[in-house]
Amino acid sequence: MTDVRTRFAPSPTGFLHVGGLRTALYNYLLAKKEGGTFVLRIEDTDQSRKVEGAVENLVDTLAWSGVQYDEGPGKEGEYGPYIQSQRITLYQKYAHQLVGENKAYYCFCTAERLKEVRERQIAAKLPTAYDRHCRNLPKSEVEKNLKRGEPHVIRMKIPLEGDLTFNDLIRGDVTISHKILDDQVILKSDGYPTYHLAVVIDDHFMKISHVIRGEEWLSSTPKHVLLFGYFGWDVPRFAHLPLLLNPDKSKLSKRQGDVAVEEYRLKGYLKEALVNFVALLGWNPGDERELFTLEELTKEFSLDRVGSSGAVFNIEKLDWMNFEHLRRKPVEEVLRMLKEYLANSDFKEKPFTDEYLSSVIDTMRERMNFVKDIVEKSPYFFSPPLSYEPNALSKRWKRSSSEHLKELGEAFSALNHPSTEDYEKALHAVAEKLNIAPAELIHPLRLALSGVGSGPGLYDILHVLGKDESIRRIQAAIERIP
RNA sequence: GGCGCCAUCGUCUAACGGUUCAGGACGGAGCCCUCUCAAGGCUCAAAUACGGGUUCGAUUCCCGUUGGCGCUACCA
Repeated sequence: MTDVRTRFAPSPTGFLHVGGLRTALYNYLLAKKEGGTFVLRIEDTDQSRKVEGAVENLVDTLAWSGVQYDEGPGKEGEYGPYIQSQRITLYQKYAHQLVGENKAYYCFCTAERLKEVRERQIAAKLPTAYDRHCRNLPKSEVEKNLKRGEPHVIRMKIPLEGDLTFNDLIRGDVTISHKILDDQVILKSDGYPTYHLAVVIDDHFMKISHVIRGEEWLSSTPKHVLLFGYFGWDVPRFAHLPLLLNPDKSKLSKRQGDVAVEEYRLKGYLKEALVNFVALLGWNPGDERELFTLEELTKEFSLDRVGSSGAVFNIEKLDWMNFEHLRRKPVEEVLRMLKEYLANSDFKEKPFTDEYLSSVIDTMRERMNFVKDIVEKSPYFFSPPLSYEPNALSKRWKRSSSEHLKELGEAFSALNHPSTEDYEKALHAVAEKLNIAPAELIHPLRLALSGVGSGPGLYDILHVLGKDESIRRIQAAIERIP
């Protein structure tokens, strides 16, 4: 078998779509699994849709995700350039070659005429397609129009009879009748190719072995197969991926939530979680494992375990995966992310030691879905409470609490470098002395320390905060709470 | 409208004709643990779209219906 070469070929619309990430991932996974090459190619043949900085953004976001390409913009290989707008003459040459071989033809129809034809077809309830007006134009007329500089496109000739079958690795054989195929424009009047021409030429010259792309391309694949045949080139293998859907099952769109990978990145999702999540949208390992690293995916991936029906992008499961990946991260890495978050927060002026922050991370491990939760769910680790949650106060703070806490504070003062166990022992001793249940101390103390009624274990909070700070907060609470 | 693709719990999915009263996960409900909140453990509710075939036997194969989606541009 020849070398596996796959490609991700997005058009630079300004951001990387999560569906695009999955397509890129599957291409990457197959290439890596087979020891092949993964290519990034930019399909920017539509001049009207140019977006400034879109390529850089795409490359950046892809790099963030960890789905690294071997050849592409900035990583020139043997088969570049990898940006289609830099390959225009290639496409033009082959489009004209096809005209010379009578497999394509010049078309001088105006946009107005095309529109008219279409409207007439719609009115007559006929399928809309080009009426092939220019397909058999006399040579003399073509020459005359060309000489006059009439605007024109090049259309491919579709056989008038018969049908075409191609194999899709995910869907099996797909057959379509030539009759319903349009004489597709392959070279536009501005000299740029359409997708259909460019994709065939590039996949051929870049020696792509597997075309893995979204299902929206399934219908136009017969045209591509025809073109490969016209050029006398081998047809690559195709695998058309099921679409990613909105909760209402329509094609995943911006209207119903975030579709840009960048948005998820900004919201604090881990690349590990996002990659793991999209990998499982349409693929599964065949057993009950769900949590994978990119390396593990590379080992396990196989196209024949890719399903064929669309998958709803379910944020709740993504959140769970983020939690799972986050809790598996080494403290040092979470620490790095936490510091980055703090640097942009209200606490940026406060000097926290790595040791302190690491202990906060340890106590918050099971309680955070995102790194930002460490701060948002437990701000009391970063500054003393300024107020006390009213509900918890009325439920947990008794008339005698001030007196009890005073006693506790004194007991804590006597402690020397206390461990979590030391705090626990001291608290139980005080409870016994006062002849009350430990809970009578625990809840008010939690309020005094954190200002809220829920959070990590009390002794952990004490230990993280340290003796001095804990005592300060106890005193502050006694003064402030009646 | 035409053509194509798809169809298992709310969602992601497993079951490659028969160890299946259809398994797992997310989410939901409940219980346990417990100083609270989580985490964890246990339990529960929840699906083969419908109708025909083929077969000793269909979630699985075939046909039809229905539904969803995609394509139907000088956009990709």
